[in-house]
Amino acid sequence: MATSSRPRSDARQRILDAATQLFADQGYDATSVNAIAEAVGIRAPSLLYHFPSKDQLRDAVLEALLARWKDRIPQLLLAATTGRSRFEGVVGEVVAFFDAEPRRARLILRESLDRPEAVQGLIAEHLAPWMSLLTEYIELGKTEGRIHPDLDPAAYVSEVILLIIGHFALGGIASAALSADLKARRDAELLRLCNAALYLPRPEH
Amino acid sequence: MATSSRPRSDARQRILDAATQLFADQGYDATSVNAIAEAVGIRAPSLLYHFPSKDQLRDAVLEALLARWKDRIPQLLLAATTGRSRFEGVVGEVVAFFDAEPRRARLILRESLDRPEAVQGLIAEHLAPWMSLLTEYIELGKTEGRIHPDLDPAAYVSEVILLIIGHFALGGIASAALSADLKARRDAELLRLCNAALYLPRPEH
DNA sequence: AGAATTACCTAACGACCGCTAGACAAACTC
DNA sequence: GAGTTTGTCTAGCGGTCGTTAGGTAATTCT
Repeated sequence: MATSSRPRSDARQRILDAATQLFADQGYDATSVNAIAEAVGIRAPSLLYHFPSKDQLRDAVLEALLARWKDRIPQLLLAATTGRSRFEGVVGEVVAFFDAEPRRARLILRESLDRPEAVQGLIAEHLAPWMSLLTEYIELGKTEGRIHPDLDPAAYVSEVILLIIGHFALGGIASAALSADLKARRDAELLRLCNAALYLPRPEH
Repeated sequence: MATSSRPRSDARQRILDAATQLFADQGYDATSVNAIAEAVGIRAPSLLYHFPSKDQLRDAVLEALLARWKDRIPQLLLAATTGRSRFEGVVGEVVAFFDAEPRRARLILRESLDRPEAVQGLIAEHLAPWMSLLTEYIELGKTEGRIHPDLDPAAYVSEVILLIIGHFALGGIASAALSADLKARRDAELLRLCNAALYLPRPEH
């Protein structure tokens, strides 16, 4: 039969994917283990063979989502040469990450509301290191006069991340208020806003 | 004994208050009717005497939260004389609204994730009118050269609202990344960011 | 004073929840 | 080829959920 013959448990990954989708769309409490199992094509007890409990599945989903950045960002920071391209590279990558799959933004938002401590812990583990790299670069830019002198780097970074996540998580709602070209206009304004609040106007060029 | 003797159903309001708190803190699905009733000091079936179902209680909670703005904002726009104070008055009021009770921001965020259509509808009903007033003022400021020429007013307003809600809903998480003075620094940076992205640098003064 | 209304109660129903126990088949190991 | 491991299944347990039915005081209306 079409049962266990996959390359060493791809079931686990399929469960993670389905759970990510459902948790993001409906929330943890509104999603039953049964619903996730059904999406994968198995029964609920079979799912619980791969993950000992619904709560630990939740942990695994969140962990898997944030773990991507642990490697990606440092790699991105090293690749960029100039400070400006360094910062814009990271912002672009973050934007692309959520733009490609807005459910990621919704999941993070939901988890941040449901269990702030857990999210906080994972942020400290995965994201804090390169966030301080970013603030250091911003601090440097301030001394060079390229950046608004009264800007608070750490606070700015956290606000921008918050804005990006909200932008993609709730894009549908905000777009409804606009008349046309909804998404493109909002995307452009997001980037413009972040840049205008960061850099001083170019002297000329 | 101390049963029905209140000034014509203050129970309804107490239920709304308790539900607002619990929905904001734990989410709709994680909050049982029983828990809300307990917070009010009655039994679950008694609660359902005032609201025909848990779902309609949810509607009432969201409606009550957004309805405040229907009257408040126009009044605010009329009170302010200059364009700049008009805009800053509204932003200040929105900030104060969520700062006074961050649960409001969390509730709106949760509802926006759970049922975007419902939120969208209420925004269209309660907020859209004065949001277009704001964009008109911004458009005017652009022709006068006070505002970034490449700014998209409607998109800017929606991004700023998103940012403010996220700021207060998830303030605790973001603050943990900062070292000290957490809240004050983030609050200041929020306002600076919004202003710097809106107004062109003052010519001098 | 009697009737109607309001606001609460207890009891309980059916549905669903997360999870466990235990059986069974396919696949690997030796 | 026997034994072990892996991954699935069915059956079911204890608990909670939202909601209904029906009863009962206190208040208000006539």
